[in-house]
Amino acid sequence: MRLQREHPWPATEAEALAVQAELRPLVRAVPLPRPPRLIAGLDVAYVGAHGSADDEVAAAVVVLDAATLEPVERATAVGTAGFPYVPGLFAFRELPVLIRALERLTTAPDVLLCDGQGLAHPRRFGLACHLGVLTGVPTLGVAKTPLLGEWTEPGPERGATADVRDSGELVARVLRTQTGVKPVTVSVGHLIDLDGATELVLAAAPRYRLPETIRLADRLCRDAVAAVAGPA
DNA sequence: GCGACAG
DNA sequence: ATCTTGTCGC
Repeated sequence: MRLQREHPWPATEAEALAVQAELRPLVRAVPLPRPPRLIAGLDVAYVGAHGSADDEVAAAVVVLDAATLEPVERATAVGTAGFPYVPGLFAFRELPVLIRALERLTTAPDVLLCDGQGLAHPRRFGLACHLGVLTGVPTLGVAKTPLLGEWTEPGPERGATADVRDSGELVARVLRTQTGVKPVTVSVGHLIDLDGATELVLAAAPRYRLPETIRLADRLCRDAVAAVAGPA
């Protein structure tokens, strides 16, 4: 798949903030146009985890049949982060290599499940929003740990949720995907609404805490890192 | 000012 | 994110 929008890549934090401010107004939290048939999970693994701009990274995308959760296509890409780890500017680190992996896909996923936040972000423009705007494809964020907001503990059962608010604004939902596990944080990326995003994540996580999309993408990019680091 | 801070 | 052994539980 190809990008809908060109993107000059920032070299400094100030430039990155300007990019976010420019693209932020384009985000649309609206219901999915139709039930998704293909869903994709994306993830990035690091070779040495330093948090610096020259970290080597590997990205993976796995496309699944939404009904069976069976993988139908996968793609990877390796490269350099190109930006230091700064909470709130996380996307500038992972998006370049993720986009290169997406460009190697021959199928067109209906939704992209991102590892991280969407609107649950200090400037309401997390990685999932950013990728949605650049691709024009519906996106949502699934985060293992929250970045901000207040909420009450959801019930103990699978499917229990609680709204996450930041300064009174509804920015995400915590969702318990399995009975007895720590909830994940789900937020809108682009072209989907919070109800739809929550429903989709729950359906994609029938057995484990994280959706199958993320689990498979995680494994794939770790394998890619291993292949780069030590084929021995 | 201090601490916290997606991956 | 990544560095890492054993251990509790289904």
